[in-house]
Amino acid sequence: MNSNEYNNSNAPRGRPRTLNRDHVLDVAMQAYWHDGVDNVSVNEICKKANVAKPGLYREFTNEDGLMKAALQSYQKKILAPLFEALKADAPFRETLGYIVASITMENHDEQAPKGCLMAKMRQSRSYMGAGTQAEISHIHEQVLDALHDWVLRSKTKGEFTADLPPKLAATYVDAQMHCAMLQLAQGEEKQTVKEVLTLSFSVLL
Amino acid sequence: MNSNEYNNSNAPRGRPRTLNRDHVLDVAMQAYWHDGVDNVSVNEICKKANVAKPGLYREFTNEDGLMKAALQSYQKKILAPLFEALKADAPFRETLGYIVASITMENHDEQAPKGCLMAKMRQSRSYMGAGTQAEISHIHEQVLDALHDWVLRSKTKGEFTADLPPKLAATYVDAQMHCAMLQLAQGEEKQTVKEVLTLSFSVLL
DNA sequence: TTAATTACGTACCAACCGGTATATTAAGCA
DNA sequence: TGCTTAATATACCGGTTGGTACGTAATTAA
Repeated sequence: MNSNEYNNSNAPRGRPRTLNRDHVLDVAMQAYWHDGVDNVSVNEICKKANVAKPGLYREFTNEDGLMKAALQSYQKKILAPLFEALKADAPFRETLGYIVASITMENHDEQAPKGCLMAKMRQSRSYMGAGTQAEISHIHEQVLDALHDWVLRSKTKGEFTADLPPKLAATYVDAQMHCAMLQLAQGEEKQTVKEVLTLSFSVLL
Repeated sequence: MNSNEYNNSNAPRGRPRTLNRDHVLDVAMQAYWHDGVDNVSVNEICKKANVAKPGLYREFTNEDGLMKAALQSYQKKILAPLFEALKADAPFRETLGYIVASITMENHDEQAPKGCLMAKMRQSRSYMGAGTQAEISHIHEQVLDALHDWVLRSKTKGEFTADLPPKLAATYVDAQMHCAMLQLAQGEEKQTVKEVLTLSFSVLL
């Protein structure tokens, strides 16, 4: 029996939907990431995703909803490895090295957009919708918390020896990562960004 | 004799202009600085400066010309003290302290926009007109050159002792300044920015 | 078969964008 | 007093924006 040919009572009533939410989110995320949030319109996303505008608005309510969903999608698909690395109990220097490497994209595919969508959105968050702003703040707090935990654990393990308040250390690493990703987005050379980032991290060692 | 009541041969022929170029530039610079370049339209600048659109276009050719001129105005009025400080032969640590203080606006008036127009423009330069892009690159090069010279002079004076290539040191300071100004523009606390910036500069001492 | 329900896409909306055609106004020159 | 020159402001241009009204298509339930 083909499960598509009959319905077990909980089938939806009206016309079945054809809009592929994940596809739209993927297109939106890539567009925002590659072209910059300010330079992508809902119209363009509709064209690229090959969906009609009212369908997109039915799914995401408005532009703010679409942006927020795209950012959440970015966190799940792109930012996840960073959180994993911070949670893993690798040696402090090793994790620090992983951060530098992953930001300067030594292991990323070359066709991925430069920089980081989250960093770009953070930079212009005050001009975005309320939902997107809240999501940006939420993710940022998660990053800061993860960094803080990581520093604390490294300190108890005796791997973090610098005489710094853990909160400042977390803020510092966050700022340097953010800075590096913006430099990359801006077109700076990977090698230069790596040197600057490594130098800035040297105060932690 | 009132010099406004007659003309000494080199007087202009047609209707005398009433458009105040400096006033328009001042309004444009403040608007771009305060609201972000992407969030200010030519129409808005016209309203704020109380000039008609064709007059503005006659003076600045197009939006790109206005932006470029506003950025040049910013350099003259706001960025000049930084260049002066780098040219002056104050002790290295003193100049470094001045940079931190001026970025975190310890001596600026509180009503000035947060962050730095040049930093904001640099961050989104790829989406601006050709003239503005060129001007951004030009000013950026001037900053890097001034930093490079400063580092070289400090090294010969024996005040800069860190084992770093001067070019990397200049790039590093530029990156950290840029980063700090973006953080401020983004709404970060002055105190936090100052701590991060001071920490990042500690590798130079 | 018919009614109810739901998603679909065309075609539209007002507002705003960067930019300009044009008639008018204000000056010097003869 | 015209005539020329040039700066002015109104009113408009085509295009794009975020967002939607509405007629139609596709499904389930009766």
